[in-house]
Amino acid sequence: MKGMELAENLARRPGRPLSFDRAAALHQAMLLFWENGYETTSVAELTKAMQITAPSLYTAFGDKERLFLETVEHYQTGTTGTALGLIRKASTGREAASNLLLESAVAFTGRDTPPGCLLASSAATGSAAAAGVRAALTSIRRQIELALRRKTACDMKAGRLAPETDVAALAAFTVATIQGMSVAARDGADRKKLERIAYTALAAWPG
Amino acid sequence: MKGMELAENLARRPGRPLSFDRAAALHQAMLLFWENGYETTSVAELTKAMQITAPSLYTAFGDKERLFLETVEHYQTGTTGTALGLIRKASTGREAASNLLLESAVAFTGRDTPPGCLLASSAATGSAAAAGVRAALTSIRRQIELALRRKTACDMKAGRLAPETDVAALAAFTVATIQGMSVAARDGADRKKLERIAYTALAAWPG
DNA sequence: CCTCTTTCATAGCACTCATTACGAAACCCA
DNA sequence: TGGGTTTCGTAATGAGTGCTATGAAAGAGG
Repeated sequence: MKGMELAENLARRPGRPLSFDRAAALHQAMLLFWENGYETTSVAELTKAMQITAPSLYTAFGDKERLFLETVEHYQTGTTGTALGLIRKASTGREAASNLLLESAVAFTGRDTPPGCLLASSAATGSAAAAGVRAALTSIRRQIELALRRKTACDMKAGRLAPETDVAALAAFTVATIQGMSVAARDGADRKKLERIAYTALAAWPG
Repeated sequence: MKGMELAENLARRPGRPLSFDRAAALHQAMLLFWENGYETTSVAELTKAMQITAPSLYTAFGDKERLFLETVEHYQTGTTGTALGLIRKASTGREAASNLLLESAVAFTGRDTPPGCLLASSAATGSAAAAGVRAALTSIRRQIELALRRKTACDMKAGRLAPETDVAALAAFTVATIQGMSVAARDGADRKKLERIAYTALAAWPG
């Protein structure tokens, strides 16, 4: 929600209004970061894809880092719904994992988007200058893992899961497999292959 | 083996010999690529870590791309032994997967190396200029997956595995989980956590 | 209309990028 | 001790990096 502050402040204020569709430009930026990664996407490439000039980018989005972080938010509120939402909606940890895995298989092989997961691939490594961006992505991954672990821990407390079950490992394993599915997608795996990976992973879940 | 050609040609030829330890410099380059990624590691950083000047780097290793590809070879012939070797040594697909998963947990949390897997993280995304490097890494991942699939297919032919088993999915799943373990390691997971992920993944294997 | 505020496009900032001339220095072989 | 060959350190190349100063233009309110 933080990135929206800039967008809100930009709307309805005196002076010349933005001459371009801010949301559309943000979407184009997301696609480019998704495809090429954070540090390895230049501002010149961004302005070309967004069809705006560099000063416009800076007045509308702050700088490259803030633009990226806002694309991450845009990504998380995308069509498939947020990962946390999928977990919340599920009634059991296993169902949450199933939703996450199968939705990932779909999202990572979208027709109108690059392959894989923006959160997984756009800043896997990088220079010290991009440490903040990497930390932000790590934080998101941790949130998802934590939510899944809590959901699964509820199952154990409710007696739906054997007490010796390693719920933390199940959550970490599921998130890890999803990250790996992103790599597979970037390596050319199609939706069917990702779904078979997802179903295989689900076999590790008790119940 | 291809990168060795340059190294072989460099040895025992007329003129002034190299004044530095080529293998040691290569190792330092590997550590830096491992930590920061291919495109996001500059030649200046490389020369500093390798303790050589830029012209020395270029005469000894060709250019940045060939240096990286040679570090990848060096990585694959590292202390843990190659992934393909682990698969070959195993007597069943499940044992191969177990070896891969558990060795990865160790290798991704080494004391003297950056976290995660060089093959997984150093070029997850990037500009078009680095497409060749990404393709090389993709090829390696495919080789490992293929070897694991073949090993597992043998189990099925030998009757050790139910005929309806999806061996391709098992192999793809296992490689994907390993890639995800690399992400987890970079997110700060310790060896114990990776091992618990590995054991959980193993539960998806029949037998 | 005028004023105020903001965005616009042009152009350029200082800096870093990968890569390489250049001449001096070091080694092998004769 | 020479010639031949190569690497050495210094310094620089052109291109690209993220980012911004500048003045003109566009809107809103009076």
